[in-house]
Amino acid sequence: MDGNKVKNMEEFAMLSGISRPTLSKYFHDSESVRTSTRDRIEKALAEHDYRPNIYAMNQNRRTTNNIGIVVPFLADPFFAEIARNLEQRCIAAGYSPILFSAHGDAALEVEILDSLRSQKPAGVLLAPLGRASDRGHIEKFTAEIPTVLFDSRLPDMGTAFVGMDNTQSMQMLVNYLCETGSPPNFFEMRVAVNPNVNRRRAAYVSAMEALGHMPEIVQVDGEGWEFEDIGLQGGLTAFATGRFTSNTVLCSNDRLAIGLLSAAYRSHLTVGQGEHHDFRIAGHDDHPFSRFTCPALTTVSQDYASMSDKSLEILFEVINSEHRTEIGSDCLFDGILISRASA
Amino acid sequence: MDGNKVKNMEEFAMLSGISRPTLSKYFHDSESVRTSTRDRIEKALAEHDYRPNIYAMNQNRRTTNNIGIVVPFLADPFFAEIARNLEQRCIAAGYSPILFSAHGDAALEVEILDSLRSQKPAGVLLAPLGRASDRGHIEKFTAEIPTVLFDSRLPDMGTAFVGMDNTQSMQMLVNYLCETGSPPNFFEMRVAVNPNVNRRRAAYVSAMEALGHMPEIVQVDGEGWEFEDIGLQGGLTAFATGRFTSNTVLCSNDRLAIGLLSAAYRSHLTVGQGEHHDFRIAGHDDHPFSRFTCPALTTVSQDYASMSDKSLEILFEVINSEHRTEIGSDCLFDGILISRASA
DNA sequence: AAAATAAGTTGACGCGCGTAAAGTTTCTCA
DNA sequence: TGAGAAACTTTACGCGCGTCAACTTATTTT
Repeated sequence: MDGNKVKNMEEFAMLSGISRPTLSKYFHDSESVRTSTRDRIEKALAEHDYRPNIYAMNQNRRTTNNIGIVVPFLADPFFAEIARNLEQRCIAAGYSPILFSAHGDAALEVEILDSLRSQKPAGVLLAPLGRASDRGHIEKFTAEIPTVLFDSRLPDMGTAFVGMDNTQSMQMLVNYLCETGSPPNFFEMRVAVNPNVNRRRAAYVSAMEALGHMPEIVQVDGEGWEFEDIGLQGGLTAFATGRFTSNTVLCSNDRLAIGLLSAAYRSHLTVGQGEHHDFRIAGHDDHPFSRFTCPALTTVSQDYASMSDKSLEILFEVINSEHRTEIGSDCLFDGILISRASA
Repeated sequence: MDGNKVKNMEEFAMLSGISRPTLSKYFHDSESVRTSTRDRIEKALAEHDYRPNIYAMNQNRRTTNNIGIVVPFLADPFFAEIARNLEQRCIAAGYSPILFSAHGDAALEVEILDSLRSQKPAGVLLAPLGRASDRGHIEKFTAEIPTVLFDSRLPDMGTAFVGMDNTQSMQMLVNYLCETGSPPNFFEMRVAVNPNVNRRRAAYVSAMEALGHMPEIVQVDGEGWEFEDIGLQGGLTAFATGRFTSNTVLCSNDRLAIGLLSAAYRSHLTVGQGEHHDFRIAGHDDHPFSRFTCPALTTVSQDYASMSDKSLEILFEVINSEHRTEIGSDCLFDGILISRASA
C-alpha cells in the first residue's frame, strides 16, 4: 500500500491492468469475476489506496446495499441490544447497516423515513414508535421500500412482521406466578405506547380468567419513554396508598419493573420469593439489566439472536422477491421464562 | 403535493420556473437565495414531490453535511444517552448525523473509520474504544477529517478533546466518602479498557494519600464490555474472600458498581449509609440506571448536555478553520457529586 | 481439436448534480 | 432616478461510476 491515493476507477484500472467495467463488476459483487481476476484485483488493491466513490456508485443504482435500521428509542438498552444484533448480521451478510433512533418522537420518525427513502436502501428493519407513529406515512413507506417491522406490530399493515408472542409469554408468566404464589396484579402505564402493551394486558386478563382468578390492573400516569421513572413514581404512590390487591405484581415490561423494584426498596418493602418477603415482582422482555437488579428480576426473555436472524431472513426474501406485495407473513417467537429471585 | 414524483432537478426547474443553478444553491443553503425566490421554491416544493438525489449531490462535493458519531459500545446506556444528545444537536445545526458503534471491537472501529472516510463527512465525533484502538489508524483519520474526540482521550493525539476531569471528580468522591465514613477501597477491572480508568485510579490514590489514608485497590478479572457481569462475579468472590479492607467501596464506574450492588445483595450484605448497613458503594458517571438501583447509587454526574454542546462547538470550529492543524485544545468538565442512598 | 461458452476488453453514453462564465433582470441606495 | 451591486438565467462542461454493445481472449465441453 503506497501512500498515493488513486483518484478514480479509471486510474485504478490503469494501475491494476484490469478494465474498468470488470472492476465495476468486482466492486458490486466480488464473486462475479473469475478467481484469477479477483486475485489480480485484490493484489492491486493491497498495493494501492483505492476505494470507489460511494456516492458515484449509488447515484445510478436503483437501490444501494444499505439496510436501514430504525428503532423508537435507542437509549433503551433493549433496543440497543437488538440494534447491535441486527447490525452485526447485516455486515456479515455484506450489507451496510445505517442505524436511526426516533428518540421517542413521531415527527423525527417521519423525517427518518423520508431521509431513508432518499438513500435508496435495499431494505429497512423498522421498529415503529407504535401509538404515536404516523400510520399513513409508514404505510406509504413500506409500500415503496422492502420493510420488515419488528417488535411492535402496527394494526392492518400489510408488511412482514417479526416479534414475540405476547399472548403466549404473558400466559406463561401468569401461570407460573399463580402456581408459585398469589395471583398477580398487572402493573402498566395508563397510556399505551404501542400495541404490544394492549396485547399483554389482554393476555393477562384472559390467563387470569382461565385460572378462575379476578384480573386486577393497576395503571400509572406518565408519558414518554422514561419508563423506569414512571414505574418508580407510580410505584411509590401505589405502595403508599395500598393499591395492590395482591403481594405479586406482574409488570408490563422490565423497565417499569425496575422502577417498581426501586419504589419497593424506597418503601422499605422487600421483594422476593417466600414468606419472609413482602412482594413478588415480575417483568417482561429480559432487559439487559434485569440480571443485575436487587433482587434479580423474573421475566420472559426474547431470543434476540433468533429474532434478528428471522427478521433479516424475511427481509432478504422480500428484497429478492419481484412481486413485493402481500408478504404479510407474521412471525411470532415464544418467550422463555427466566426465573430469578424476584418472583 | 401531487403524487407524481419529480425525477430530477432539471424537471423541478421546469415545474417551479426557477433555474437549476439557483435551485442547486437553494438546496445547498436555503439562505443563499433571495426571500422571494425562496418562497417560490418552497411553494413549488409543497406542490411537487421532489427531493434532490443525495448521491449525485455529494459526488462532487469535497465534503458533505454529514457528521459521523462513533461510540465504542452503544448497548451501554451511557453512550446511548450521549449519542442521543449529539444527534439531536447535529440535526438542530442542520447537519445529518450518522451513528456508529464499534461494539467493543477494534477491527470494527477501524472499518467504521474507513467507511466513514469514504462518506466525506464534514466532521466526526469520536469516542474511541481506548486501549484496544488502533492508534495509528485513528491518528491518520483525524489528520484527514475534522475530528473531536470525546469521553476517552488517546495519549499524544493532537486533536481536540472533550471529556470530564477524572482527577477532579475522583478527588471529590474520595473526599466525600472520607468525610462521611470510612476511607474507600477502589474497585476496578484488572485490564484497563481506556485511559480514563488509569486516570481515575491515579486520582484515587493521590486523593487518599492527600488525606493521609492508605489506598487499597481491588482488581477483578474480566475482558470486554460486560461490566455489570464482571462487577457481579468479581464482587461475589471479593465479598466471599473478604478482599475489601473497608466497608466503603468506590467503583471505577457505575456499571461495575451496579454489578457490585448485585453481588452485595446476593451475598446478603446490605448497602447504604449509616451503622445498620454493611457496606457503602459509590460509582462514577451517573449512568442512566443509577437512579433506580437498590439502593440508588451515589456517583458523579457528567453534564451530557454541556459536553455535547461543547463537542459540537469545537467541531464546528475545526470544520470552519482553514488551517485545521493543532487545535489540540482539551476541554475538561467538572463532575457533579450525586449523593444518593448507597454511600 | 474444434465448438460452445464464459469472462474480459474497448469504447461510448448517461445519470443527477456541482459549478463556472457570460449575459440579463432585479434590487439597493446615494 | 440612475447607477452599481446583487441575484438570477442560460449554456456548458465535468465528476465517478453504471451499463450496454461489439469484439477479443480464456476456459470448458464433447
